[in-house]
Amino acid sequence: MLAAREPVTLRALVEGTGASTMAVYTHFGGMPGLWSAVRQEGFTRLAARLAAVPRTDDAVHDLAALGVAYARSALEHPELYRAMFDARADLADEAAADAAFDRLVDAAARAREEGRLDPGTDPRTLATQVWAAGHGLVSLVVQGVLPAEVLAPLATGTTAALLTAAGDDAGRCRASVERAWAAG
Amino acid sequence: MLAAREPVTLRALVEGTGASTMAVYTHFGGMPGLWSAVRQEGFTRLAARLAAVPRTDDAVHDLAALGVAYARSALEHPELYRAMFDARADLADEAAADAAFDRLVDAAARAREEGRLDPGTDPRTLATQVWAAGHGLVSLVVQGVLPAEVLAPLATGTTAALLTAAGDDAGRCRASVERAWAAG
DNA sequence: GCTGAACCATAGCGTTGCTATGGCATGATG
DNA sequence: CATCATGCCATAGCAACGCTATGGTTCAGC
Repeated sequence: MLAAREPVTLRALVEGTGASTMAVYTHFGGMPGLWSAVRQEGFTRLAARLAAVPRTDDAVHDLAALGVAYARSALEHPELYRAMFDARADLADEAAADAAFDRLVDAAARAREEGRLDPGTDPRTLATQVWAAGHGLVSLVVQGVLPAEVLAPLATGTTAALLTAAGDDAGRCRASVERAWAAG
Repeated sequence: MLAAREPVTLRALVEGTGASTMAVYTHFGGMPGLWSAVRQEGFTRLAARLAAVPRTDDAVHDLAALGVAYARSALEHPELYRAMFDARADLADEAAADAAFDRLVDAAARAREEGRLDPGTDPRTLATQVWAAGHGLVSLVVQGVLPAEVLAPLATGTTAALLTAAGDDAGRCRASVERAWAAG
């Protein structure tokens, strides 16, 4: 189900780089600091990736496109994604993670303003639901529990279901979401 | 965001038990074998917990009740849940995990047979979507990213959205799902 | 040219998972 | 009853781990 990986050791990392183990301590503050830096880099890249998703006049499509970018980013660097959600180190600065999440909230808010969603819809709640569902799917795929082929259809269906439940028209919603996955 | 935990060491485990480190090797085959046994135990308990959820004449309610049992099981033993989806060890026997998942598939299939869902609905696909979304929510809660209070409302909404998208009546679906969460 | 700070290579400490070895039970066999 | 074989565990020790102490090197500023 899950494959065991050889551990990342400090000595193995510096081997061949010409540097000694001490450099890791002066620059990152030991192994926990290195893990924090890796996680930070992961969230920074993710935020940059989501920030590059253009805003169109179809906010539902944009919300799905953010999900596509999220999934692509995770599948291109599975180890980085695993490290981002590994609890071996703290995350010093949550600004990058918050920035990434705010993109989702913004898309949900715009979808509501466009009249696609019920006026009573809370953008943060909807964004959290989309994120959690996408995170679950991506995690299972990255861990090898689910095959990668099922990600797109399952994510499409779940995203469309959540947005339709939030008030969007079923057919129009599905079209927007599928267009995002086809473009990504 | 995520809290660093002190590592589980072999010597610390046997300390105070009167046993030596050697017993771990004769019984479990070292540290990887111990992790595998822990994961196995986790999935076995989860399967037993889901098997104890009674089948009623409302399969949609049963599907949601399985999700409630899943979440309760994870939140009562967060470390065990983390270990179950930690990739540090292989899972020798997937029978328990499959049995747990089959309960979800069974509930989805019964909901379709009851006429609650579209005839074209694939029970496995729906079960996978529900599982992945629930796993994402539970994982984020267990890791401390999301507060525990939001689990029930978010899970309720996501489950109802998926089942409604699969063809169930929105109001009736929501009532069944909320009843499951209220009972759990 | 001198000084001070920043940086890193080396050596070593305590701890980790793991293995080799020997002692101690228990049970079958003659 | 004596003997041997087998399974199990405590002890000791090994290689490797993360980490720290220390001393050497480099380079800017006066």
